[in-house]
Amino acid sequence: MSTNNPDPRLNNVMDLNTFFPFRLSILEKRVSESIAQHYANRFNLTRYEWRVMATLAMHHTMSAKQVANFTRLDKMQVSRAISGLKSAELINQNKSEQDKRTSVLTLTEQGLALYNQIVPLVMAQEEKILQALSEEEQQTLHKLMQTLSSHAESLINPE
Amino acid sequence: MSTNNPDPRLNNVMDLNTFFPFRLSILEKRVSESIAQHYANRFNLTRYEWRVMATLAMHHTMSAKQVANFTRLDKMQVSRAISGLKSAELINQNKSEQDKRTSVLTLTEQGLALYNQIVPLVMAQEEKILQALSEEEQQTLHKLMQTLSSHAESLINPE
DNA sequence: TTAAATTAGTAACAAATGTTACCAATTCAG
DNA sequence: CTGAATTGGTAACATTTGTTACTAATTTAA
Repeated sequence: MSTNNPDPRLNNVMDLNTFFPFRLSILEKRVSESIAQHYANRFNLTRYEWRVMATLAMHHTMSAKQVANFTRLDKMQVSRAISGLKSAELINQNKSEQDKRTSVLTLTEQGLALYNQIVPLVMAQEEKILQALSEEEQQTLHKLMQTLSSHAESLINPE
Repeated sequence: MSTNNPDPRLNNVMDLNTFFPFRLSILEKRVSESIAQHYANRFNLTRYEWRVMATLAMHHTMSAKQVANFTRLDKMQVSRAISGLKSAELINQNKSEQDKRTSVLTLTEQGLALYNQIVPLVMAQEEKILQALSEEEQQTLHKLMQTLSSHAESLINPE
């Protein structure tokens, strides 16, 4: 499936297959899909719920706002993830004493147990994916992505 | 915003920031957002509509099925993009003579004109993003992504 | 202080997306 | 041939996601 037979009325045709954003989006879709297999259907978690759990494990307690900043999700997405996780009794949400607008989120024992169950699965899958590359290539990729990511950030959000 | 203060009940905490799928998803979001700025609000196109247009420009005529295969969108997403593009009079849809189930899609003159207007904008933005990397680094990145992408594909869809 | 402005979070609505099931056309198997 | 199975495409419904606007709490500044 290549770029044969472009519209004859055109002189300059963009090749989607080599267009960086397109290739990136396909890669991202594949990777996230193959990771999500390990928690989505199996444990009935959405991507965002999983991210929130992983964030709380890393930080022990956090407000919804802090979770949003950390995960780069918008506050409504976080709010929904929280309500899903609460009704599955995977996290607790309490009001902060200091600032009663903000909440204090923590994993429940069940949440923690589930987290411990999922982590090795997704880490193994990550490794499986990255096995296509040598250690050195992985490092290189990491570095290139980092550079690109902060550059792209600054393009969107110039300060 | 680092991995300080993990949940004390845990001994092994996964660091989201270095988790490849997470980093990839953030990069993808930034890149696609910064590209979409150039057609989304400005010309009222969705991402999928834009992809369908770009695909038709590359291939002149195609059925919806072929578009779906090429763009990796599912057939309903394509069907909706088509109906959006038709009502904006950017593409034509006719029944195929050979197989009356399939449709023959082409860009209208207007669609073509819009395509010509958008292409330089998104190409320029792509370049702007990639400027963070040297030519050589871009090549490397391209190659690594390619390797990873086909490997990930084969993990999802083993044959 | 105290009233205007800002903030964290969510409810309620709007829009987009996924899913199921269907129709019409085509192909396949006997 | 002819009826069962498959295919391309979409309508109609269900679910998810984005958006707006609100509440309660806090901060700011006069």
